[in-house]
Amino acid sequence: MKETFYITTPIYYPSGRFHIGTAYCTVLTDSIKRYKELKGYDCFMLTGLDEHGQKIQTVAEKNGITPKEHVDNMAKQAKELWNLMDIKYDKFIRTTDDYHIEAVEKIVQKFIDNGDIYKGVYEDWYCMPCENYFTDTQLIDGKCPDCGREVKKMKEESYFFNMKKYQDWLVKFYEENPNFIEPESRKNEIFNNFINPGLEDLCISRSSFDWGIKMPNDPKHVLYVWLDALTNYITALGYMSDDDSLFKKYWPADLHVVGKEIIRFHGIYWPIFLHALGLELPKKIYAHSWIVMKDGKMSKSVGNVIYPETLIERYGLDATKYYLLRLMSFDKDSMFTPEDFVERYNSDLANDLGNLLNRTIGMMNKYFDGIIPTNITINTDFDEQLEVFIKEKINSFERNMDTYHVSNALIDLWSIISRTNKYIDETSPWILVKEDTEKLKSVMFHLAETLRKIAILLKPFMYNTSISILNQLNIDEEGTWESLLSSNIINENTKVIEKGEPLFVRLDKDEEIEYIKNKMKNN
RNA sequence: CGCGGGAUGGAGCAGUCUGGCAGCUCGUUGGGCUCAUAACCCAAAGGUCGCAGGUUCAAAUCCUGCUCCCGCAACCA
Repeated sequence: MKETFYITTPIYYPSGRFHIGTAYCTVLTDSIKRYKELKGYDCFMLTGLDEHGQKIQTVAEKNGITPKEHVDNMAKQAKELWNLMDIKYDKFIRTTDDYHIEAVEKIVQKFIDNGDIYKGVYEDWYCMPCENYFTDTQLIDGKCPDCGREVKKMKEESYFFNMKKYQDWLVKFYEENPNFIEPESRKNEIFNNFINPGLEDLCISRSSFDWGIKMPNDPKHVLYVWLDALTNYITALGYMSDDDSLFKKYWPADLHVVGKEIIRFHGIYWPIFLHALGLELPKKIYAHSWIVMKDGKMSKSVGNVIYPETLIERYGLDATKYYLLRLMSFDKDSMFTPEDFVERYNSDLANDLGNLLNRTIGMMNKYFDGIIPTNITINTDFDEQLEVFIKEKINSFERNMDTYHVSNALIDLWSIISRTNKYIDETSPWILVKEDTEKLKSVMFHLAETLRKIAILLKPFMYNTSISILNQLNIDEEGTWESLLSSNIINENTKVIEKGEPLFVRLDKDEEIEYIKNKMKNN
């Protein structure tokens, strides 16, 4: 039986249009899943929406529709976007789904039965226009940190989850699992700010709005965000339902990919909820950082927001995905600029990768009527060095992917592409054609073979490009990790396409930078 | 003294955990090649690795202090 790999995105909060950061998070998750599939795992990827809460209710009212109508629209938008981006999710959960609501009610009941939940009073500074509570420390000069207006001390009867009870257990858990959260800095952050000073109990209900799951036996309260949202990772698999076969098969999750802004909830409340339910904990939580702009955070008023559709429509899905995955560092915010996007497109995709395929196809046709030589009689030093280099880089690629350093893995992959371009220059096939046909055969075989490997390595990130490379070479390839390590996959008399089709057409730099900038301003 | 992070050639980054010649991409300059998408390959210029001290045979990396920038600060995801 295959080993399983369960990976999740956060459930996104659909209060507005999905931006490039959301797209990045989903693409990252999807790529890791596809990599694991390549390695032969039985994978399950979950994504979805967190559809309850006051903000949804407010936005819906503003648009003159019901909250349900609003989230239906947003769910449709999300699915369209993931479809456009060819995201291979296995399940799309909505927290308004019946099975989720039922399971959450049971979970809450279980907590109540366990004595984990009690009724208390939530009191803090409240900003009326923002409809939001703030703590003392959040206030700026005693005013609302969001809008700068006056805040009032407000009280609300609420239910609380007894986090304090689990403090010691949580600390011990982290001692035993120091790599539970990555990057480490994020763990330090929640320890220093929340765990070490002592956990406070979590307010889990509100009575000031009603768009949410009702508290059992006290329906004027609705569950507030986290208990509803975090549990999606298990309710999606059928936990607490009649059919929990998926849950039995895939839980515990191997990886929760989340944004750094919600690591606190995944690093503290989620483990405690699971522990309180007597369930196993996920293996790892990876908190990715943010895409930022030259002038700081993305913001509509500054006019620096970029949406994934803008890039995909004009430059294609694979280019967009490559850019995002290559751009983002493992643990730091990374900066999006139109200049960087266009330069990377031209140099990495058009010049290095696209041109490598194109020149190979060209030579194959010119020198061997398009037939990839397979009866190789010699292996030169150049051939040998290339092989060794590629083997090393594949190892490094694997190490990076296994630790979810996707950007670094792409750097490894591109170093193979560069090295192969260099290999063409050092072997000079245009001279060999006049002097040494046997060596030429070896070179052309190595080029086809290397491109085959490149195509397999690209598959998790740039599926269409991967397929296009194999199609143009006319190589029949199932694209598994095993075939990557083999070197006798190419059949005799394989004939490549007669006229290569550019994978990526070079962009006019100034024109495209201008185009992207305009799109950003006019969003 | 709230917390975490960052500061590395013109730009963007890796390297810091585990000390050992400062590396990558882009850009610039010069050269090569002609299979290819005016692409590719080679070479050069360019950095006292934020500042000041300390440990060490040896510090971008470890320790101390400081400066500037970013983010977080428990109920807005």
